[in-house]
Parts: sequence; C-alpha cells; structure tokens
Amino acid sequence: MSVLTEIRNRFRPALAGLTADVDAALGMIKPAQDAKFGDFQANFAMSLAKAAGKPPREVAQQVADQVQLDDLCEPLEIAGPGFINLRLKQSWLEQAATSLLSDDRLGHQKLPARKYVIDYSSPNVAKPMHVGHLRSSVIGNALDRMLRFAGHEVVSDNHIGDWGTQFGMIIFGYKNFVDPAAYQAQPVAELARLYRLVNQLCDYHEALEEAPKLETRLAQQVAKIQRAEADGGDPKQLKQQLKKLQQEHTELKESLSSAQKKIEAIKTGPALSQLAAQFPDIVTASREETAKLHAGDAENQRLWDEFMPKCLDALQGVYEKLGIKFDKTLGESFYNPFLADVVESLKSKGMARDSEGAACVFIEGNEAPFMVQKKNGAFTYATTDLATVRYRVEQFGTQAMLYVVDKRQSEHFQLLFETARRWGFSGVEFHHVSFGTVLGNDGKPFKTRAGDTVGLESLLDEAVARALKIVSENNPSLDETTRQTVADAVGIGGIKYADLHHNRESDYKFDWDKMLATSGDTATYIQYANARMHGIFRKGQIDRASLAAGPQKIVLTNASERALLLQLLSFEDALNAALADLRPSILTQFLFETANRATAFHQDSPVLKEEDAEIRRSRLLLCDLSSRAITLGLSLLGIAAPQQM
RNA sequence: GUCCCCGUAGCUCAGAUGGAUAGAGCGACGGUUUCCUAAACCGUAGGUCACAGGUUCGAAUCCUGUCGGGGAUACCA
Repeated sequence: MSVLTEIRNRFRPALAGLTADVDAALGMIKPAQDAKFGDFQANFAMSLAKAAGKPPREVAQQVADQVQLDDLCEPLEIAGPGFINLRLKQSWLEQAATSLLSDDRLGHQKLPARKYVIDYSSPNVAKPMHVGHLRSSVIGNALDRMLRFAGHEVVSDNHIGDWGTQFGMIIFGYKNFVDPAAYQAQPVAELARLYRLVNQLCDYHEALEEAPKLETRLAQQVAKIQRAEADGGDPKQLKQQLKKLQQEHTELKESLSSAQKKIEAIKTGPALSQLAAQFPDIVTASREETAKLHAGDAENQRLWDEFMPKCLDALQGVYEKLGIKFDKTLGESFYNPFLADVVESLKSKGMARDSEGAACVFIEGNEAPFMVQKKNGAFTYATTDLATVRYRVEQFGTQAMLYVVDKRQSEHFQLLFETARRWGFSGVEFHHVSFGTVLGNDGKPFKTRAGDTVGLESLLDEAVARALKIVSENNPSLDETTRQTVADAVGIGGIKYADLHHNRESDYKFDWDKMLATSGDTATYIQYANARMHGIFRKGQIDRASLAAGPQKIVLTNASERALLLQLLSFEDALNAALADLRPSILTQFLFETANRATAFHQDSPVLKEEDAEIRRSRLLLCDLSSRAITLGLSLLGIAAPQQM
C-alpha cells in the first residue's frame, strides 16, 4: 500500500463526522508541493469550514487532534489558512522500505482485473509507416504494458487498414506498371513504389480538374474582398469579415498551389506525363479495383492474398525495432463479412435511416451524421468500427476499449461510442486516447525538406545512428556489441521517451538534440542514472542475489537517502495515477524525479567507500531499489535500461 | 455557419478533482573532478499564467466576453 493511501485511511474516521463526502476530502490530501511544508499536506479544512461553522484552522486542529498518526508522522502542524502539514517519521520510513525490498512489484498492488482491448498503431498496409504512426504506436504500447502490469487482461489489437482505396491503387499499379524483376527482389519496396506512382497520377488528374475551379473561386474571393472593403460599414464587423475572407483566400491559394505542384510534378517528367496521358481515367479505374476486391473478384482477391503477407512482414520490421508485439492483427478486411449485418441491425432498431441516399445514424447535438453505408452501397470505416466493437465484446468479453488515435478524429469516436452504446454496448467503457501532432522545427507537421511525410523506419534508424555516435564519444571503452546495444536503447528509448513525456493531447516539436540530450528530462539521463547504480555493483563485485538474501534493513543517515526512499515509495501512486488518466507522462515524471534523486544520492552518499557496514549495506539496498524502480518503470514504457553505458 | 482544442520564463514544455511565494528541462551567468561513470552535480537570474469581467475564504485551473493560433465539419479511412 502506498504511503498516501495509508495516510488517507488514517484520516477517514476523523473526517466521518465533518462531511458527507469523505472521499472528496481525503482526495485533498496529497504530496506536499514544497518540501518545506513536509512530505504530505491536507487541504480539506478550508472547504469544510463553512459547513462546520468554524474557522478553517479550528477544523484543521480538530481533525489533527483526532487522527491517529503517531507511529507514522511527526506531530502535525497547522499552517496558513488551515493546511495540515505532515512529515513522516524516519523510523516509519525505514520500516516501510522493507516491504519494497522484498517485492518485485515495488509496492504496487494489482488492480481488480478487467478485460481491455487496446487498439493502437493501425497503419495502412498499402504504404510504409511514417512519423504519424509514431505516437499511436508508442503511447499505445506503453499503456498496453502498464495495464498488463497493473493486473488487467489486455488484448492488443492492430487494426490495420488493409481493405481501403489504397489497395485498389496497388492492384491497379501492379496490373499496369509492375517491374517484375524489382518485385521479385524487393516486393514491398516495389509495391510502395507502385502505390506512390498511382497515387501521384490520381492526384494529377484530380488536380487538373480542380485547378480551374480553384482559380475561379480565388478570383471570386478577391472580388468579395474588394466589395467588402468598398462597402465599408461598421468598422469592427468589417474587420472581422475581412479577416475571415482573407483566411479563406489564403486557404484557396494554398489549395491551388498544391494542385499546381501536383500537376508540375507530372508535367516535368516525360515518362510520367506519358503515363498520365495513357491512363486518363486512372482514378475511376483504381476505385474500380477496390470495388472488385470488395465484391470478391477472384483475381483481385488472389493479388490481395499474395500482397498481404509481404506487407505484414514489412510492418513487422518496424515493430521489431520498436519492440512492439500485438496479440491480434485484425484489420478492416477481417470485418468485411459482418458489415451488411451491422447496417441491417442498425436499420431494424430504427437507429439508421436514409439520408441523401446514404444510411446514417444521427446523434442529436451533432450536425455530422454517422454514415454506415454510402449511397453507392459501400460501407465506411464507421461500419467497420461498429462491427469491431461487437466482435470484441462477443469474442473477448471486452469491458473496456481504448483507441489510441489522433485527436483530430475525436468527432468520429464521439459518434462511434454513442452509437455503440445505443446499439447495445452501453456496459462497455470506451476511451478515445487522443494525442496531438508531431511538429517540425517550424511548428508545422513534421515533414522532410521536400515536403513528404517522414518514414518511420528511417527515423528509427537515424535515432540509433545518432545514439551510436554519442555513445562512442562518451564511452569509447565499451566493446562494439555493447555500444550497439546501448545505441539501440538510447536511440529508440530517446524517441519513445520524448513522445511519452509530453502530455499526449499536446502537439510537440520533434527535436533530435533534445531527445538525445544526456542531461535534462530524457531517456538517456534516466538510463544513465540506472547504469551508474549498476556500476557500483560491478565495481564492488556485489552479487544482488546475495544482497537480497541478507538482512533487509534501511538506515537513513542523510537527506538524499531520505528523499530517494520517499520517492521510491510513491511508485504505486504514480502508476495508478498514470492509468487513471491513461497518461504515460505521469509515469515519465516519476522516472525523471527518481533518476534525479538517485543521481543526487549517488553524488553525496558514497556507497563502496562507506566504512560503517550497516550504512554501506543500506545504501547498497537503496541502489538496488532505485535501479529496479527505473528498470521497471522504463520497461512499462517499452524502453530498455542497459546496465552499462 | 456549427463544434472542439490551445495561448504559462528567451526556447521546449509540466501544472491530476480550484489551495500556501506558479514549476521543470534547455539556453544564459557563476561554481564543482586526487573520490563508486563529469553522459554528472550545486548556485544565480528570468513570468501581468493572452486580455477584461465574474464565481469564492482562495483562480493558471471554473463561468462569460474579447483578441490571437490550430483542428473537425456527409459518401477517404
């Protein structure tokens, strides 16, 4: 049990007579925000004062007099308007440490098990993974590991996009443009090339069609602006109106220039322009390939069956680099057989109705419909998602479903969850674990200089390469194999940590130097703190197993030992708080703080040189504990903790 | 048009259900190494929490409005 929980339990009886909502009051007991106020503080007196009809300090005093904390804390202090400050007794802390020492869960008690499905990563198999898949994969995997450790039954499911328009493009590309030799040698690279090619040609034709329309609209927009300026009117309103018009103008200009770029890209290449001329209706044609696939066309199905394993292999390569494993990889195609029935069921329950030829569910309060069938009869990802919900509940008995997906899709999930509840899954807990965008240095979505999305695999390789350079500079004495292992841990760990330590809802700037920095709030810093602890064991030739077998007694002799131990005792709270909000960043905070305190301890509490055998042993135990805490914490984030670096 | 999110130190970001003098990292400045990994540590400076009202014992946090930025908005997934 965590220290905080213990303290709260002690306060419970003393608060019983004061408020109807004891838990709320207990929630106002928290770690002290400043060490000078002690270790913990209770803030409930102020809010209870009015109901009690007494000044807050009197309320605080009354509770302080009643609560039984003599063994745990120094005498309580009432401070300021009515804060109760608590300082733990050294003897109690030393004693509490023993329960950590003998526990490989570091004091974390398993939570009541629930059945989770966590849906993350979800790339499109037709195209290589890019930086946009980083956050879902990394955050999802961290939550996956954390939930399992906490005692839940978790099914991780990679809901890959293997059935959409992109596949039609690949099939079309394969039928018309494949280079058999290249396909033989590197099938996935060739398929990716085909996808890019067809996509580019489709873009070209669509742009050709769009560009004149955009030009007209742009001219109209300019006219509108001029008219508005000429008309004048209320200055404030005019300003607003002009601003809006200008914004639209900018957007139009951007769309036009992007269309022109797409046209240019084809026109400047003779080979490309020839292909473009040769396949004027490539857009419809590749859509048709998709439709044929969905309709069960034998040839397209055969191609799909041939491509899929190769595409999955390619994804697997990235997941191996990331250290991610899924229990299930049930993509969109898997749910194809169930889609018609989903729509049927929604219709029969009166939830879906016809609207402009499409079948839609309308949720009041939302303008946008939840479209489950298009007017051409095709199903949408809404349909697939509903089929997925039903399948998971029926097959896995899922009680809670987590979707680790970009925050821009929040509206979709809002509609999905509400529709699913009405459809009969109101007992299931749904969470859209949303996250922001990875930005480049310019504050815009992270792109290459050429404007393309950044490939995920090359990003990971670059991280490891950069890390290897740093490792080699900092510790040339390591042998090559170890250096490579450390580079993997530092490089991949650095990318993951940088992502996880931000509040997931925020956008963040991707910055190599920051994420691989050796000091500051980085994976490297935390890993290094751990490696130093291992260094002590190595140097002192300490066998950790026999350390664990000896007397488990911590004696606190200075402030850095105390601060470190107190921190280690909060692991359970940190993990539970992170899980309650599905925020790995709360766990990274714990790790950084632990590493900080471990390093401070390392700085001013000599271990091997300590002459007093009891103190030396106690410090070794603290080293062992910190190292275990960091290793465990990092592992829950999917980050390696090398013993030497 | 409608809806959602954001605006905190020079930079990048934390601030869990409102709590004491708003934090961290980087950068800047100053210091620390005969000592278990200096990939480190210690210290200093730096903020009108976009702005204006309101709610209350107390607001970066809740409410309203203004300004600024981003996103979503019916047949892509």
